[in-house]
Amino acid sequence: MRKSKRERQRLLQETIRENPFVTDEELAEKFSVSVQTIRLDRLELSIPELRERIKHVARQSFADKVRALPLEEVIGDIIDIEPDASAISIFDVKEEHVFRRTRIARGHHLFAQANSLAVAVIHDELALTAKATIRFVRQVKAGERVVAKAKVTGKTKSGRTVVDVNSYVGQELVFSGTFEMYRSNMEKKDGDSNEYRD
Amino acid sequence: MRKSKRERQRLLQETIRENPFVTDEELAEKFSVSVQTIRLDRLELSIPELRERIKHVARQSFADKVRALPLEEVIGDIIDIEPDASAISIFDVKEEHVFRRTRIARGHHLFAQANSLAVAVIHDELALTAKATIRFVRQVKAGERVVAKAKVTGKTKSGRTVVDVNSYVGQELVFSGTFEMYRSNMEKKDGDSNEYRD
DNA sequence: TTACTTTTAGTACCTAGTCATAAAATCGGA
DNA sequence: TCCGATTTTATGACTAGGTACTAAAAGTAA
Repeated sequence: MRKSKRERQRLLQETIRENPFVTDEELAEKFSVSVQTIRLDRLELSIPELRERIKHVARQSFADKVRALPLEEVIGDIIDIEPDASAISIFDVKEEHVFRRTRIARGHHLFAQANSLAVAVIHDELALTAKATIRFVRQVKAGERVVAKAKVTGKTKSGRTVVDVNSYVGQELVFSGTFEMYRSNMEKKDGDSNEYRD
Repeated sequence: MRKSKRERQRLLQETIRENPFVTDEELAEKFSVSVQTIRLDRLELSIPELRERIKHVARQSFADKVRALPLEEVIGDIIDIEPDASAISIFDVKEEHVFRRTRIARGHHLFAQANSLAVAVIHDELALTAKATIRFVRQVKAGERVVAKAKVTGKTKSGRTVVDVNSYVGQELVFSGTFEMYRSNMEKKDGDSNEYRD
């Protein structure tokens, strides 16, 4: 059955959002209307043509790619970094990061921000978290901006680097953690458990 | 001065690699040759036309984005649960969960699996992680299946529930953590057959 | 000059559209 | 059921950024 205009336009938006590479012709076939109708729909919904959509997606990703490679894998945006000393990142808590019912941020996102910052601050080819002690000091809600501050504080006797990370919303401490990081270029060679290299 | 054919084609490749959004016309102007010459060059160098280049960039980034979205939600599948006692979940480590270079799983995914299992095992309206001590025992690689086992081990004097989570690949322990969970209804033991907190 | 490479020009055709106009089909209400 | 409005479809002219092909002009080396 052919849907109503409203319903078709709703589905059209959804379809294009899911697959921006779809042509008007394909959409026309999908909704059993003429190509002209699809074009009228796009006009009414202010959806740009295929090529413009593709260009937009490409431009975005190209801009992203220009960002430094190691920083790309960090959760949150690094705004300051002094290798092997300190680093700061910000992470905006959005709806997708919180429990639906309570709107409180899920712990692993705060952990991910802190952990990836601890990885980033270490100026080495390979950095992995060996151990961590973390404390969720207060709940973070959607809409809040979390500023994580990492500081390299020392080394364990086994040669691991210790990084302290404190995360704040405004002046308020919301998360704190101590990370023991394993790194590849340790001056002291220790018979650590099975490390994996490729 | 107009460069030799060889030199022009070398620069052409470089230019397009740096900016795939450049048209033949712009290139012709840049190298002071005709558009036809540029097209001949692309033909000889097997460089696709502008639209194909853009499409390629867009397709790549789109695939990445589709993979990145569920990354935020996937924290393992619960395969067994005994409320307020124990729970088991599995998590398949895929390419999107690992560091590209080393193919070692990023710590926050293992944490997320364990943490969300600790949340799930607590049979209450609200469960939040207050504190956690975790240990990454051995590195997990892409393709491996991580089985997390949570066990409620007791309570702190402040009334928090303590959950121990151990994660395995096969028989081998890869992650272990102790989670101190805050919960809303601490004394109440209602038979509320609630939904899973996502 | 001849022979060859390189460059330029021009044509027809393509896709996936744009914009504008007009006709046909469908729908809701009295 | 007819009327007017909305919605859909058709048509034509035009666009960018090409492909594919043919042909001629310009440059170069012997």
